[in-house]
Amino acid sequence: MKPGPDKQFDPETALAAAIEVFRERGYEGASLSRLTAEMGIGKKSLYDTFGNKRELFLRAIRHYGDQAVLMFQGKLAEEKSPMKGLRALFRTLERVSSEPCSKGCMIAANLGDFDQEDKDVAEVLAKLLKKQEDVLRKHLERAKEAGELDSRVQPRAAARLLVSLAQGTSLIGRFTVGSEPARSAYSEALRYLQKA
Amino acid sequence: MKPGPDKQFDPETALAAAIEVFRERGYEGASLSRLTAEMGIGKKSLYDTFGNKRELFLRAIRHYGDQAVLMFQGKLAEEKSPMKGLRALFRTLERVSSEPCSKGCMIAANLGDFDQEDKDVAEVLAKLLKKQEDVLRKHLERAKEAGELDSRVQPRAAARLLVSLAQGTSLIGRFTVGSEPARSAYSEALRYLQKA
DNA sequence: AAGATCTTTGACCGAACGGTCAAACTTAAA
DNA sequence: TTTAAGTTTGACCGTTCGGTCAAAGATCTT
Repeated sequence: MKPGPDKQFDPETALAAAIEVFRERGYEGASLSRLTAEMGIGKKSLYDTFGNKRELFLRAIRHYGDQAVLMFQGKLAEEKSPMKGLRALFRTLERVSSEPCSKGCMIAANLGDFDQEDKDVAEVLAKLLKKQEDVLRKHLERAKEAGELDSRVQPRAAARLLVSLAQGTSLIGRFTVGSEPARSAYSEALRYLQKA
Repeated sequence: MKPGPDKQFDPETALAAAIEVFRERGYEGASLSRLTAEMGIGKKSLYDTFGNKRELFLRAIRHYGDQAVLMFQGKLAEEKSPMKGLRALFRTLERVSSEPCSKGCMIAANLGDFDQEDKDVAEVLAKLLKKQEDVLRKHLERAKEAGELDSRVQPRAAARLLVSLAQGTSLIGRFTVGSEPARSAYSEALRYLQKA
């Protein structure tokens, strides 16, 4: 019914490699030759499997974004106390933003290469950022109900602030040496959210 | 002593046009043909005046960054009260991040296209971000002395948070429609800084 | 008007880009 | 073992990239 050999590579693994390239160099800086080299496949395989560079990017960022949201939820729920969950998430974000020679978040690294005119990409990016915002907002609402949050904090606004903060630290981390800048920004954020 | 015609274009004007292109498309997306078209000059003029694409970019981002720091200082000092100055700055940042089809901050738009390995660019970007941080930190210290700041706020950490926030909102603004997201993030930031 | 000096134009360069395709290869069914 | 379906390889496509240069044009001095 279906003769012929199987693929010699694992599409998931190849996609993961592509994500790394897009994260490090951004969409425009990720050339096909670099992509194929890092993914360990030929051009034809790439085009047969993923369509073209743009579609590969869309698959990559969707995959990465979904993973990121899952990571958010996982870290936030890691501990019983909502504020401890937030601390856990911040610690992770801090690490992503300041690992030695870290390239940070793949979303952040690619925001500068697109705009609204690129409807497909714009829609995906907007949806991913919105999802992160929603996850954070809901968590902050829970924290508020649990009485752990400073009562003046507005969950929706704070969630938006945090999403922007995460994108910002991730990009700035590319050019700072130590982990201090990211750490202090997140510790200040945590302090401000906490009940007095 | 020096015969021959003067330049037919104003280098400052041309540089301003280049800044717009880099801001909209990022370094990799800003092709020479687009640059020369927007700057209204030929390739030879560009290379005679600015060296090459990379040097043009360095001039552009230095110019833009210095302007940005001056704008920070101007807005912050616009009003007597430190907190009102901060509100004025936030209003401007909010506008930059959310004007219809705004391309946001030129620094933000280009962070994803570089990393530490690009020593020249990395140094310039790091210095510019540091300057913004310092301006904000000093202002927050003044606000604290004036008794307008929540006493728990740590000026250095808060300044770092704000710089990251500004970069983040500027990039996210490329993909959000209204001005609400940026507005609420900044209003939350302002509220958190204010004395209870 | 002539000549010197500068600028601009536009053709041109090799390299790299994203993308295609025929041919060789690998496998499974018959 | 043949054959049909699928995969991989690598050469190749036209375009655009960043960058150069000779020739033409413009302006000032003499």
